[in-house]
Amino acid sequence: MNKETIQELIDRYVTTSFRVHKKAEALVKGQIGNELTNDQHYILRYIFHSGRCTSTELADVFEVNKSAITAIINRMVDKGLIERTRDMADRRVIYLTMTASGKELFLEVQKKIHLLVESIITQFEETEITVFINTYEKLAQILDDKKKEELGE
Amino acid sequence: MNKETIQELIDRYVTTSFRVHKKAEALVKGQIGNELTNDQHYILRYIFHSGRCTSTELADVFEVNKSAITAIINRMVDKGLIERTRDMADRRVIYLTMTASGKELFLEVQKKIHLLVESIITQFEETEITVFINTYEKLAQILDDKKKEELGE
DNA sequence: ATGAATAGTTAATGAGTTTAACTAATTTAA
DNA sequence: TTAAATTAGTTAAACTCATTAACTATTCAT
Repeated sequence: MNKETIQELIDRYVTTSFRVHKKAEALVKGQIGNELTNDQHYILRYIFHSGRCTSTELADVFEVNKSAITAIINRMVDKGLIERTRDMADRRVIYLTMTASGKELFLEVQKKIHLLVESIITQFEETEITVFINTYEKLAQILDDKKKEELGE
Repeated sequence: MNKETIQELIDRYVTTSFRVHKKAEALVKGQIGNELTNDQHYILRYIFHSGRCTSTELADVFEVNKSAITAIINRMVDKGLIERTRDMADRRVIYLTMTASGKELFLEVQKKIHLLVESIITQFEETEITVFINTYEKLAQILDDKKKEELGE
């Protein structure tokens, strides 16, 4: 790739990822904003898929300090969405799980988000969206590696 | 597209966009975190490309209320990065422009971010990244339309 | 058994957000 | 042409999320 092409691609990427992210988060918020913040939704989503998790794990996935997670989880425990349970084998560890009402709320919210995303991705040809997501996943993997490499230095 | 394919694509998209965004923002922050927040960087970037702008315009682009912009701009004016100047024709309007030191800082930061993004996108074939960004831009346009359509209702 | 490492919390501080009420200026329409 | 509505921006209070640094409690390692 020549230098100008690269510069142009960088600018288009930075501009577009900003545009997409802002609009997408705003649309999601429009769907779920009264019940959950976007971060809280992603935390429920993570726990839903993993069954249970720890603060350290969330801090790692969300790229923030553990104390930021403590604060978010406190709010969600106060709202009755999440429960903390100590590991009996290693008493330093606290598992986070969804309560029944947490799961119920998540499923509601999930439905709304799926409808939203569906109304968008069905505007593409299946091939185009598949190719897009494949590259997107490759990008996610490269960023993961980049992060690891940075820590290694 | 059949229902299962759609469901799978939605899940992959939601998961991947979350992963990419978190990692990317963390990497950018690692480059510029001591000088600017990510939002402040994007505001400088926007003004750099537009020459000057207003709070209302930024609120629209950033998908937040005008008072959120006021707060950010106040901090940046305090840091000497941005200046406010009243429009003489319509005295309600206040233009936001970069100071010399704002521009200097932006260019520094811009350089770091370009190196970062370059190190990532050069790991793809030119065709793949071009196709990807084309679809990404199409997605941005669809989200814009979606937003307008929502306001129209 | 003690010193280091790990998991999580607390407290202080700062950035960004929303809502609602406000000022000031401009546009509109009766 | 003036009164009402709209537009641009700010202020204040309250909330969420973030960071750093210091802390508790537990487990691991030698």
